[in-house]
Amino acid sequence: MLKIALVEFFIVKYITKHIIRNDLKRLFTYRLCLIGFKRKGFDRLYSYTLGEEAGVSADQVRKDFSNYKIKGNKKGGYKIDDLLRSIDDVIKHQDEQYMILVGMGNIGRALVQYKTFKLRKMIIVASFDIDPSKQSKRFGVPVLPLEMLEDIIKKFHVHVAILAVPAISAQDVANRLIDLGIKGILNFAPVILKAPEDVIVNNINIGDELESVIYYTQKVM
Amino acid sequence: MLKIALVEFFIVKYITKHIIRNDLKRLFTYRLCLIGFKRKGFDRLYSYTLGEEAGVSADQVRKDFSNYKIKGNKKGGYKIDDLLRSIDDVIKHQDEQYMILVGMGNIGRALVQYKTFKLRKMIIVASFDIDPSKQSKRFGVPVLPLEMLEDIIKKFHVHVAILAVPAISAQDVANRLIDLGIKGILNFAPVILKAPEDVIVNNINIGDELESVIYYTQKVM
DNA sequence: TCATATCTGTGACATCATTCACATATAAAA
DNA sequence: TTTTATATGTGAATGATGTCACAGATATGA
Repeated sequence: MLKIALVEFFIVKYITKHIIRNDLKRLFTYRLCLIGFKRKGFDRLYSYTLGEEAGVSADQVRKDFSNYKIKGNKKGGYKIDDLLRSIDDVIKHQDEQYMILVGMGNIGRALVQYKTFKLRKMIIVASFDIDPSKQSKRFGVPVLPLEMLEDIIKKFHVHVAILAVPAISAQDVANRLIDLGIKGILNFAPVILKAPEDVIVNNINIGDELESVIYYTQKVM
Repeated sequence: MLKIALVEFFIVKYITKHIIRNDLKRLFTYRLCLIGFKRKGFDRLYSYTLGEEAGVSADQVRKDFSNYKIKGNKKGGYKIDDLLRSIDDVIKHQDEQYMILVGMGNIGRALVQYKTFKLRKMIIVASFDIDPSKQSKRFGVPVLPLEMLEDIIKKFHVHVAILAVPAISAQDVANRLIDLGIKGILNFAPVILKAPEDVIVNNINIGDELESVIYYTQKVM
């Protein structure tokens, strides 16, 4: 007798949509490029310069800015500082962002020490792991038991969590985080998390990303 | 006197296109879900079951399969084993994949020990770092100086590299890898790498992904 | 064995994203 | 100051991606 997976067999808590828009992602890319140009000592650039650097067409750059009501100077290009300010405005970039991290495996430990987070003032206020042996160690931030999630989330008014737990426990931990008021999850566990409408989940599946690369290299050869 | 960034100022080596197709990524997602279902003891499922789990519509699932000429059974749904075999066939999934990793910082060290890679038989044959103090240590794989890149790439016929070096040196290292015959790069450095047409670059910008999440949480509230 | 309910497979349609093309503004040069 | 070359800004056209709807196949149950 075959065992058929019917959707009815599961308690479907939530629906998740793929929500991170490409045009928004491009805004972050532009931002990155602009910071690079600024570091090289430039004050201004043109849409085609930025497009070249960001790997998109000049039309795309201008269209994106048009959609987000970001203005440049006719003929004069864009002032980098103005542009950065406009983008920061659109993406509501704030100076300091507090978050928590759950799961101190390989990925988790790397992320709590990740310098780019520090540079961009993304501050992990605490990390969590069920393994008591990890709790004794310190990795720049305290490693706490999951029982303390509520305390920390409430104390620091955290709305964003990074999830780096094994696949098997990811949905359970996510549910717990959502119950405690977390509204955004960056998920590194190789599962598609389910979450309610008002919670954004961004799934990063490193294994899949690598396999995509492998796929294309095989295609070329 | 303003300094304007003109595209002519740079030696534009290559053009990179954003190439990883969404429908292919979904194939990987389906694969992941199917393995999950199988582990739970199921033999068969329907397009809407898989869609629900993968976070897409049933139509989308069927359309994807249709596009890749993957067949199911009218009314009877899909046999999980058949489906997995078909998908593996499309993505040219091979049992063992050899690759190298450059940059043994936080992310690099995490990735050489990343269990999902091991599970999926993605094997990092060697890692590289300019820092001699890291070369003395062992993290499951040998840490070698960059001078040995050519030896290893030739010896193991490696075509895929994971790049986890600082942003500032990412393009230089990438150029070097490409010169040595690397055809696919999974890049964790927060820059948009330029590469020739026949080299696939998959950029994972963890900072941007996190900032996207933050953006949406602020929008909701 | 036959009837039927229901799930697949895929064109037709709709929506979303990107490119094109040109009117408009203006920085820079004369 | 005037001219001109050139970059922006944005509707319109094109192309890609996802949804709908239904014909056709068949597993299931009577």
